[in-house]
Amino acid sequence: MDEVKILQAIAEPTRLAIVRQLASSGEVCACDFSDCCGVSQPTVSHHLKVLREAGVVSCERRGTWIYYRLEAKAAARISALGHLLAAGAEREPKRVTVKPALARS
Amino acid sequence: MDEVKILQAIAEPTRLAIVRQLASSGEVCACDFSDCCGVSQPTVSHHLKVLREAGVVSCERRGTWIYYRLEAKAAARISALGHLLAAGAEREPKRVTVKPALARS
DNA sequence: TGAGCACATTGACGCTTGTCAATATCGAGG
DNA sequence: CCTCGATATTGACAAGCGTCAATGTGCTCA
Repeated sequence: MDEVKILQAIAEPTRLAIVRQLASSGEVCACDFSDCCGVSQPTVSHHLKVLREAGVVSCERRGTWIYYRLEAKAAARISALGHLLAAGAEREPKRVTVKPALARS
Repeated sequence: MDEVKILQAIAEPTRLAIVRQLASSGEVCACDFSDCCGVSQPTVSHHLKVLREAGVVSCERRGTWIYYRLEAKAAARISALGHLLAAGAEREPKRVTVKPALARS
């Protein structure tokens, strides 16, 4: 829900790797993350929990395995923020702020 | 430069507020952040440093004041990541991973 | 040169975070 | 029921982070 929470969730090397793999595969079994990330199984599980609670990923149990995928809503949030920043970076400065203020004294 | 560094820089309430204000104003004097963020001046200065070192913002001195603006390159990175995630979230699962593996034994 | 403002740096504090070993839970299959 | 493999949880630890008071630096103007 919170935008900062989503960003915090993504702003970590292991978790970003997880999210990237999800983006490219669409769906990934939890057991396949341990290999790609170079951390222990409990650590992967911990990171997946953080991503889940931030609403970045969702999971579905199929037998013994649990499959993760990206949550569209969170992806849309990041995308929107990206647009906002990119637009703001190109903007011609308002230049209102040449400090005409202080004019009081 | 580093993508994670950029995300880490943005993934904090005060710094996200700073970045948002920059996106909407195009250019902001450092002294105008203390008001909007509800933290002390040294704290604002610290956050601006983090954003600077992550390449998210750049600054230019004009007399006594220092003006900050968004760095287009970092904004483009976030935007691209947003696209990537949004595309990955819509993707139809590859379903390659129905665990045909393990087929070894 | 000296006063005053804008901004940065330092040092210290409590809190959060990433990590792993150990252990628990949960489904499937015998 | 019992065992086994896949995930999750717990507990503990070091390291990093956000915050502020105090102090330093750099600029302007008189």
